[in-house]
Amino acid sequence: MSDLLERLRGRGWRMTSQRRVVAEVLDGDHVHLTADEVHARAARRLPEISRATVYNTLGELVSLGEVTEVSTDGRAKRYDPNAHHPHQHLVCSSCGTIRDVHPTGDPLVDLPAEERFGFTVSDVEVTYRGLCPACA
Amino acid sequence: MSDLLERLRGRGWRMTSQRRVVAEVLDGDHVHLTADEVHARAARRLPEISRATVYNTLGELVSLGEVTEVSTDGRAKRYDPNAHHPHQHLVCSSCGTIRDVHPTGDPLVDLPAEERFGFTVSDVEVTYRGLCPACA
DNA sequence: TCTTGACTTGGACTCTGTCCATTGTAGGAT
DNA sequence: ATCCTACAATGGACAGAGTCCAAGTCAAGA
Ligand SMILES: [Mn+2]
Ligand SMILES: [Mn+2]
Ligand SMILES: [Zn+2]
Ligand SMILES: [Zn+2]
Repeated sequence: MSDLLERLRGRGWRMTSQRRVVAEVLDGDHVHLTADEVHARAARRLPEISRATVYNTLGELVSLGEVTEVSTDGRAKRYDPNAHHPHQHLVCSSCGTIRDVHPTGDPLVDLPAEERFGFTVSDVEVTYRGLCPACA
Repeated sequence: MSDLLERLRGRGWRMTSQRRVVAEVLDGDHVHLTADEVHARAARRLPEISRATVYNTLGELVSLGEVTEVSTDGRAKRYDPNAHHPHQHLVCSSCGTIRDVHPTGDPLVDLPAEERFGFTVSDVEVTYRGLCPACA
């Protein structure tokens, strides 16, 4: 994730302690934190960081394509730093755990032309649901 | 949709004017209304119906499997009366229009065992995104 | 070091949804 | 036809997630 900070500097971002700590929190595999979770972890390192700044920074990271928004339930959006490795999600219906998964094939080709209603289809999201080992 | 009312009566539902009008609003193809949209349309026929009743009724219809909840954006959930015909969704990224689509194949088989992390996978949702003809 | 526009802050506000005490009524019993 | 009551409807308070804004702060170039 350290090269994320490099890329952001290269894009003309003013580097602040708030942005740095948000970027640091968003590091690792299978990381899908809500904005409030990001805020809580960021606040452990930088106690006075505001919710507004966390929302602003996450929104900017999404616009830059560095982070992906994931809405697997109807609740808070989650922020996924694994944006440069296309993948799908497997969600436990009981505890909410989210894992990154890589299905075979391209789901786009499963949508025939006569089912496209003239749309220009550019993306597809797949969410698998089930029970994780701990909940089963 | 009229047999929906029959099925509900058969399940012991007390038939009220509020439930009737909510069921009537949820009729047709490619219908994906938010709770507030359902409330607005129901209120055209039954002006004093409350938001709480609409939420209660929609929740009951979902529990009974008569209606499906769809969250295509991070905003309000949408309620889909087409619950007895499994399908996926094609969403316009610009105007939010939603169409029902029927991809070929079973997306479940595209998730290999070694990508299941021991989960018991029971369901899969696919959301295609793109631009509708009007927005393109 | 100075300057300035970009960034941060906290709080008010909106939107979506839930909860609950009170009031109303569908539909079976008489 | 009327009564009874358990189930349903109501509206308002409340909660969670997110946006907006005016005022204050500061990163970084001159
Ligand atoms: Mn992910
Ligand atoms: Mn649908
Ligand atoms: Zn689980
Ligand atoms: Zn459109």
